[in-house]
Amino acid sequence: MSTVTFSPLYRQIRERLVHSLHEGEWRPGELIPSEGELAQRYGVSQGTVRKAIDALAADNLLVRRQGRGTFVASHQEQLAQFRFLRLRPDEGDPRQPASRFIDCRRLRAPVEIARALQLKPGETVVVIRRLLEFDGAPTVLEEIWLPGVLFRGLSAERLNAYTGPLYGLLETEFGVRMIRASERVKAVAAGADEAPLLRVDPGEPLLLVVRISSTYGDRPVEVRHGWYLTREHHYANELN
Amino acid sequence: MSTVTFSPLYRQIRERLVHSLHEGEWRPGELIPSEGELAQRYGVSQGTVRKAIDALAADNLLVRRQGRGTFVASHQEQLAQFRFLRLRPDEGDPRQPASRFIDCRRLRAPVEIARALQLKPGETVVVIRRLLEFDGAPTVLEEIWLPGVLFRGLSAERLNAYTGPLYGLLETEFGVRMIRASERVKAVAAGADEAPLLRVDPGEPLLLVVRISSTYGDRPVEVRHGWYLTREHHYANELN
DNA sequence: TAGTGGTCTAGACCACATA
DNA sequence: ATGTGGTCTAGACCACTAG
Repeated sequence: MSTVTFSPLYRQIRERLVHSLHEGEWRPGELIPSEGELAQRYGVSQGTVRKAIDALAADNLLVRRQGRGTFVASHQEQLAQFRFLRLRPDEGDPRQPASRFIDCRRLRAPVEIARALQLKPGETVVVIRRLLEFDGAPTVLEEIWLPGVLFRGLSAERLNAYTGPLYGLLETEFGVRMIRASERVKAVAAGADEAPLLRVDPGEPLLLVVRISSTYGDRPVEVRHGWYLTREHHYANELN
Repeated sequence: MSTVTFSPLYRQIRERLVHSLHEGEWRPGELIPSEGELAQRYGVSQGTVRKAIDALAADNLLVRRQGRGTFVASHQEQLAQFRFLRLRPDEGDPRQPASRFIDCRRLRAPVEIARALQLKPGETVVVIRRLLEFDGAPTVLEEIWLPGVLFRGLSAERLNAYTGPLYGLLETEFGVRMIRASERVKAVAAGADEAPLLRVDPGEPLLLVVRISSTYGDRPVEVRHGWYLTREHHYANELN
């Protein structure tokens, strides 16, 4: 008759760990307690804690390092720099792009943005526009929409003062950590806005990448529109 | 001094299982022996077999079904139909595309194709061209390159006689199973070849998707060029 | 040398599917 | 009722890191 929702112990432990991460008990880059300690704390065996941590490591919430311990994943790490940016050069090794901020404004959310961010219509959002350049060549134009409430002090000065990945800044300065994203990719013709910034003629084919990023609990906290120039780059994807 | 390459037991078991899959001891869709039987056969504990199977299930080589057993993954399943085709409608639920074959020829591999398929220059390849249509609207044009040696009897008649996914045919009729692929996506303008087939004007922005698929042992066995019309569809991707 | 995660085992019991 | 995978435990030992 009724559907019993059976939840194994290790999943409950996983949820409690996610909760602690969400609360900030252990912050990005920090060491979490050893498996043995956590087992005691939750009153389960080490193997059960292990399985919970395995799941979180597979989801890139935690990082295991043999002999050292288990750490909270961070966008400041060099490793995960290219986890979200899938653009790669057609030839040669991936390079770190330079980020040039164009502007940063606060305004009332347009309807589609409000819907994607689960905000009430008219709530304040921050819009950042920036260019990513590879070897001085502008290659990606991005328009980044964030809920105003979560990023109060965010400004152009703040962005320019900061070196390193944007998600690192959002994580360190505002305590919002992106853990998942879904992207929709389309081919479009460069419009009057994009063309000059990317130094191409209007009509040039571009990838339009719409990303929605979420933090703990699948709460969407970023909408990003990216126009990718793919003359010498491509969007890389692995299918497993 | 010397770097010892330590390989845990469960990984060795995994390799032996992959070997059996490769050999065809268990074929796609079939049930493999129970964990207990395999443990006996390899002289290890059930837990070790379990960990090996877990890894293969994570890689989509095997499929676990509680209470029933563990099965060899197959491209004939309805489940994995959209595992490789990432195109989704902007609105509404994904639909099964209709496949219309344009032609199927055998010729000597062009250099880039030969390199990608690790063939000697001049070896025979099969080229299939087809259109995928959603609700009668041509949306994807594909050019599929396969090593001639592996697909001897493949012909236009054979393709037209078959209903179901192409990878299902290749798996069932030729014993070649695709297990992994990497894709490179670019934005391009429709050319004189593509435009009429997709019923768009030359210059229309299209996604160009270049896929290289591999079978067991990371042996590349397919190069596929796809031109995706993304006016009402998008290429979907999840970032974790 | 001590502490951490990584591997492996053996056994008990649970959830699920099928006959 | 039986057999399968799924969970959980307890304990031993190995590999890696750092002081």
